[in-house]
Amino acid sequence: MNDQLSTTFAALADPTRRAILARLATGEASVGELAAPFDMTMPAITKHLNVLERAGLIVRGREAQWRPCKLKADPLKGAASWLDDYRQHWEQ
Amino acid sequence: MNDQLSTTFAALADPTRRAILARLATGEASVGELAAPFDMTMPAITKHLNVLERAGLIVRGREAQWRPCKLKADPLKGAASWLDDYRQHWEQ
DNA sequence: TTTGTATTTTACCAATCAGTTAATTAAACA
DNA sequence: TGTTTAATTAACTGATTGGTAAAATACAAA
Repeated sequence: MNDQLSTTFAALADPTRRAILARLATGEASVGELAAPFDMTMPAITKHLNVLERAGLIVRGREAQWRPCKLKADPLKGAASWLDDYRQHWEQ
Repeated sequence: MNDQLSTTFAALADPTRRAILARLATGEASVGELAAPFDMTMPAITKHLNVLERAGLIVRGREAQWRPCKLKADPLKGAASWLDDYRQHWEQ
């Protein structure tokens, strides 16, 4: 499992990571802001962000002691287009 | 990770399983036929089929000593619609 | 220069994953 | 009845995952 599509789908296969992406769709956020809604320690969030970063779904900047995260939706394009090949099958 | 969307994405996060789905998109196939293209033992394929079945992406029948597999694309609908919410983001 | 705030790194853990070989089940056939 | 073919189950392995607590790093501010 080292191909782009597998990495993308694997990154999306976790509700915490999908929630993080949903939050980032509304704009940049710091790690602390991203962590706030979850009953989870900061290191756990950092790990999720690492997964998203490796999948190319976010980029991390630096601003003083904050590391603002930004959505990079490009890899989702490949996932959506793979799924699209099956559209006829779920539309009967 | 017990929600439908996570289970669906996790099932898709493996190239062997995606290839199996692609093959099934062309019609039913037995486990042996599905296994043929891969350098992998039958039990490994059975396990992949179990993952796909638990995700609701295939159904298994019975015909003599064969267990024909059939694509059930419905869960892909949810995945596609989740991704659709991000379309604007990858289209700049 | 100390203190506080934000985040990551390290080291650990239990659970799951993707694969194997060997044994088992199920049905067809001679 | 056996024997063959198709597939699954069982038991095992090494790697990865998702979480933790505690220590380390990086910068700001007093």
